[in-house]
Amino acid sequence: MARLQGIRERARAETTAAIVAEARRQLAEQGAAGLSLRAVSRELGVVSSAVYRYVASRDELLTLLIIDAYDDLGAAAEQTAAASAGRPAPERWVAVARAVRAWAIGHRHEYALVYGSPVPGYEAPQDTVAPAARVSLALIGVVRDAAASGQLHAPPGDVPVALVPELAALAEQVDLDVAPAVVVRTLAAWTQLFGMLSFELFGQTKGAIEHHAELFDTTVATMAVTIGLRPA
Amino acid sequence: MARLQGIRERARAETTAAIVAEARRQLAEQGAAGLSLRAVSRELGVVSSAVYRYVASRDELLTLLIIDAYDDLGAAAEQTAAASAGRPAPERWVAVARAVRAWAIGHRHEYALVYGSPVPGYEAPQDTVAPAARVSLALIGVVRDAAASGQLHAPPGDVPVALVPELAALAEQVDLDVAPAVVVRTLAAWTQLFGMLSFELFGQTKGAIEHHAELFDTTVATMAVTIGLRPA
DNA sequence: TGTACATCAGTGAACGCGCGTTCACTGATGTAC
DNA sequence: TGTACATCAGTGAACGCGCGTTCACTGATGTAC
Repeated sequence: MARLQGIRERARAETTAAIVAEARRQLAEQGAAGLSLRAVSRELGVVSSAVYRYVASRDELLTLLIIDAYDDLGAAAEQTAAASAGRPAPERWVAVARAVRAWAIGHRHEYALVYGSPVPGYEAPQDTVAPAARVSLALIGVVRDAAASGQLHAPPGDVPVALVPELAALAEQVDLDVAPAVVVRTLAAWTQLFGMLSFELFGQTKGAIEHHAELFDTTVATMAVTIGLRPA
Repeated sequence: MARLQGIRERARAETTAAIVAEARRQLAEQGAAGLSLRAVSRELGVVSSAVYRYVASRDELLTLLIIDAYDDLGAAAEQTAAASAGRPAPERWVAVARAVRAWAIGHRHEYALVYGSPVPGYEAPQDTVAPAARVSLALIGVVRDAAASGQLHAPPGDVPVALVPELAALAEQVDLDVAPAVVVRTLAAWTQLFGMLSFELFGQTKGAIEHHAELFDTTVATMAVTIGLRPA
């Protein structure tokens, strides 16, 4: 009964996992555009229509991959943040940023899938929102901890009044109790981080920059200063 | 003779232009993935093979569009830089950044084409390099002018030694005679700018940020300060 | 415990779609004498 | 200036490809009595 049902359910879960795993492999190899249900089924040694027992459509499979990617990246960032707890704030910021970069470089196509141009005709469902937020929350956590331990020194900021309510709402939403100027700078650092990675990974710096790692480190350290992170 | 040859040549140029124009229209509507030679020929009221008289392949058409996009954006940035010549450096920086944003918003798919995830299987040829550099050079020009007019105050910077030669080479390449720390920060501002735009245009800030324009302006102004731009 | 029945994973064929690219051709347009 | 020839734009048919998705089916596996 429960056990036997369990068997079927487990088989089902395993097959679904195999499908997603194969899809991820193809994504990693050829990018999102090259991902097809037929190719997945082919590789799994199964007729193409069989896949539809497990996945409603190509878009649903894409969604699963997107969630996977966000979760994977989010976990990496969270781990680094946790592992560096207690260390000086700027150091932690750099560490988490590095973890993000390491993940991005190791998962170029996954990175492109979630941070590149949107897949045409695909609308990301709500299920992706929470996983997507994980990296950002890990970064924000570093700022929050810094504020709590006196390692945050708000810069002399003049934020336009029009922005203040929105920034306050945003800060509250992520449980961050800092000056609006710090919120702006954290946002700036956030976009900065991913801007660098996109340029590096999408080839925009080709021919111009060689030592990406070093440049990344310095830039990210500068951003920490700009946010106002300073060791106690 | 020359005139008559000219007639044929002109017809040729016009048809080619019509093809590119129609391709651009389709790009703007559905993005790069939705661009097909067949659709272009259909819209032009011509049999699909006819297009091959003017364009060698789909990839070549893509290249033309990429060059067009870079040139269009580059021209917008250059114009703004030129129009603001003589004004205070931070103001100019913001003005050019705004021009870039305005272009990006008005040309979302073109933006995605050149700054989004690379088109799989497509390798950008050398012809795109120079047009691609135009925006960057316009931004750098503002920094150069600032340096020349005493509006650049290099921040107390500690750039890793390993980076110095590369930064020096890079600066020389774009005829920028400033401290390594300024180069780093200019690069940072550059990636920052496009990072913000990508996040805004690719929907990464959906639900989190409403007042994009205001946030953009403040952030970009902050970046100007970080670079070291200050009115004389 | 053994059997009749229900569930469900996987099959195979098909529909309808659109794409990039090639090739031999026709007929108009420009060219050279 | 008028005519024979060359150039070249556009045609139409075809090749070969792969895709997403549907549907009626078979046969194995689990389930309830």
